[in-house]
Amino acid sequence: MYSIGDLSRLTGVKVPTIRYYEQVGLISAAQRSEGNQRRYEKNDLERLAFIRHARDLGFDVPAIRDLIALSHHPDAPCAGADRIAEDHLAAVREKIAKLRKLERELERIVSHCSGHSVEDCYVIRALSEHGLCEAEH
Amino acid sequence: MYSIGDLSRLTGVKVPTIRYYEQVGLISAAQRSEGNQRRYEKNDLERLAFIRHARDLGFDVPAIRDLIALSHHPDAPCAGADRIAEDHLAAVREKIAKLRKLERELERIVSHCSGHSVEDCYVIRALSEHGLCEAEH
DNA sequence: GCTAATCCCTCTAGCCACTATAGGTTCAAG
DNA sequence: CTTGAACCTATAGTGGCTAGAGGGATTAGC
Repeated sequence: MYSIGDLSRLTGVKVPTIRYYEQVGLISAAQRSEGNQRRYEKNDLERLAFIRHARDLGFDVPAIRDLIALSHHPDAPCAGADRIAEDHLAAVREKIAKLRKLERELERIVSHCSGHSVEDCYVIRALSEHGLCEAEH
Repeated sequence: MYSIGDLSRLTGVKVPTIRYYEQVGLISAAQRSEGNQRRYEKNDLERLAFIRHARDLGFDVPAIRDLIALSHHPDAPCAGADRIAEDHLAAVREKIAKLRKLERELERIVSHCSGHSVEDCYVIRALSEHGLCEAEH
């Protein structure tokens, strides 16, 4: 039997976050001690570690809910889980692409600034005059 | 004199967003018509375009406030604006680095999945057993 | 001058995944 | 038995908007 604090230390998930996961239904309501404190068992620990892991990989709460549901049906085809992971991967790649565009534009702006007064600062000018931009955004 | 809708069309910033910018102090409270509707002039238009542009580049509201303040002192040294842009560029690069790690890990998980039943699905297994991970996360 | 359509106003609540705070209760060690 | 840490619930806040309700203003056409 673990207290919520034990679970927190063992998984690296903060105590309020564990309660939050219970609230949004990622973990089921824990058993309680006589004094109404949460008491967990090993399978709760595993489930929380699973969630933590999925969150670290950037899956959102609905996706994790789906992954948990799938993991409870070991005989079901794997395509569902695969699909979720692939969709997420695609989203991550899109974010990277957008950030890279931003990076290039910012590099250009910063590198053009010759470092005198604000009057001819390229950073400020680039923001004021859209014509100085390389790409659409 | 522009109405808030005119300003919205001209800058591509949605009407509620313009009001939000006023609320958080990015633009000063506009003049009002007799019937209490906002009326803008050309310099308001320029300022909003500046803000839009900075948002597109991912600057957050406090950074934009600082950039606007700087842009009002044309004789001040440019270092402040430069600094803001460089800090932001660094933050963007960090985000990219994190997302790339994620991308690699997800690629590895997805590609290992041979596509049978959930029981031996690599996606689910990778989430359950941290030992299957390549990197720390 | 009237009417209808469109625009505009304020205020409040919702999004996501937490995090923080307040005010109170329980537990475990000494 | 006392103390202090850990626990409980409930509510509000984070950022940068967005959506909706319930009204008032403006404007184009007749």
